[in-house]
Amino acid sequence: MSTLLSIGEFSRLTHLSVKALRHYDDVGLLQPADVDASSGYRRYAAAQVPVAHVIRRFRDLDMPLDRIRTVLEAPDASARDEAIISHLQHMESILEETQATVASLRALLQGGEPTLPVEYRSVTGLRAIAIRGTVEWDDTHHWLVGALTELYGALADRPDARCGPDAALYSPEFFEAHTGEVIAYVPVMTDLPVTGRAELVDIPGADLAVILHEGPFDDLDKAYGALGTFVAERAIGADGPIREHYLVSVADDPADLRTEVAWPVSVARSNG
Amino acid sequence: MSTLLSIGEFSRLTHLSVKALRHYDDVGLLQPADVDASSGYRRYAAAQVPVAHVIRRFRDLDMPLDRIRTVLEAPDASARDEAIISHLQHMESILEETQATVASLRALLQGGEPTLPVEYRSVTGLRAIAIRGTVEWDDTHHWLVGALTELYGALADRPDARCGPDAALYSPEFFEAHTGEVIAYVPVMTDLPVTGRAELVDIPGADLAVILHEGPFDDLDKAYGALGTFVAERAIGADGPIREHYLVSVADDPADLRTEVAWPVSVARSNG
DNA sequence: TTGCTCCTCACGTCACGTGAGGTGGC
DNA sequence: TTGCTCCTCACGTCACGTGAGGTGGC
Repeated sequence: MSTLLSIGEFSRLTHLSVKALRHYDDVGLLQPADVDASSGYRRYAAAQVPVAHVIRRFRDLDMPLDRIRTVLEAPDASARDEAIISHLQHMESILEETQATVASLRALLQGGEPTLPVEYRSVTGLRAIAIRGTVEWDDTHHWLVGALTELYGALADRPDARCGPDAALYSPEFFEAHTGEVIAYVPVMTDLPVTGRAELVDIPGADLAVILHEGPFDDLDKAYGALGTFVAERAIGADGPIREHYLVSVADDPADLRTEVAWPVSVARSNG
Repeated sequence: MSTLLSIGEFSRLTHLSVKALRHYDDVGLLQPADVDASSGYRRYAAAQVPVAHVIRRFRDLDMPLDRIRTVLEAPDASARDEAIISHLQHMESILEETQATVASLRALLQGGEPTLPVEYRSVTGLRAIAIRGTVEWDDTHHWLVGALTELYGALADRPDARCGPDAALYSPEFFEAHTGEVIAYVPVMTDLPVTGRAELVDIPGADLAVILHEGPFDDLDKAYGALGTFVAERAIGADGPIREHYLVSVADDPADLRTEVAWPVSVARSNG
């Protein structure tokens, strides 16, 4: 003999709007305990109030409805907790990024940031162990950490094989469509046995214009702006992917990162 | 003789997608320095790169495009700074709310929270100074602080006139549509001169079921759930707005708040 | 000349909000 | 019986993303 509540009453008890409640019914996130067959009136059980409260908090945290449903449908408490903890960690990283963005914005608006120096560099072809993939913009850091970690596995037996810093190639589509091919690689002196996603590749030689960026990746656009403007003003741009060299591991504290951005250019050899 | 960049180049220098850049052109947020009359090709000036970087950061902070345009079009630096600072303060309050929500979610999921006691109370009609308005859900706290502050002004000359805590009435539509009538009021012993939005009103007497909520307003839904369930189970609900009594000023630290939620009920007088 | 870049519609996405127009319950 | 609550479409919003189908520049 559970107490049934109209949608309006349930709205007042849960602080969810009537429109939101109907939407949650439509998508199967929170279905009323009973629906009158003839009138279509929704009737909610008083016992559904706590679930609604949880949904409201997840929405306040911007969790998508699909993921909330997954969390609520988790078969056991541990699976549910895992999903929740994973989202909370996500939120915490968002908070950190927000604070970094605010600081970066202030710096930009105050102006007076020195222009970073650009260096020309000719690099020869390289042999490397690599993982390639089609990567979504917002997922890049996560993907990169995963790919490089997997490559470290192939290097575990041969620590001396490495002959350069972690690096990656980024296709034009990656920047222009915010999804595109990325190749994470570690240069090696000699071929190694590889498993999983790893493969052996040749990284072609190139003439590059290079700039060094220190700090978090969110600010990398500053380096790209300075470097790309430099290249465009001199009309020396050449085809080919943009390279990034991670002089400090991408898994380190963002504030400590040191990243080279390398832009393919065509320059007379005599200038190099 | 400024350097002009194609939309693809500009995308790589700014880390904004081509689709986003076209959208910003369409809505007039960031228009290319030049558009080819015959082909429609967009050409961006290298000097537009810093503006694009600023836009990207504001978008990372979820600032709406309209507001970004307002900020960028601000006639003088001080107006611009004011708009920026106001948004940064908004962001900071969002951060605080997020952390509070995470804590509240954890508490909800761990369960075991004691049910708050419900008290019956019969109140007589009151005279009050009040401000009424149609309020949007997300704007409620801001509106309430503003309205009560304005009412304090009318009380400034007659500090003894007050005869009860700050309070407000909330219409059903306010909960169900997340926008609706709210009346903020302060009970007074005698009529006072009022100006601006303030007016003198009669708050009718009523039989109420009352619950005390301690802590931030984001958690008020817990009190509403407990109180509304109590009322529904006994089928004693009556028409009329829901009242909140602010025993601690709404402008205080959220953690210190003490708020009574009062639900209109119909009970035999003999039960009171 | 090829193909790569760029173009403009038109429609989709997500989580609802906004009416319109109509029926049911106390 | 009134009017208040609830119902279901259908479409709008915001900031783009996703193709389709087609043209222009090196």
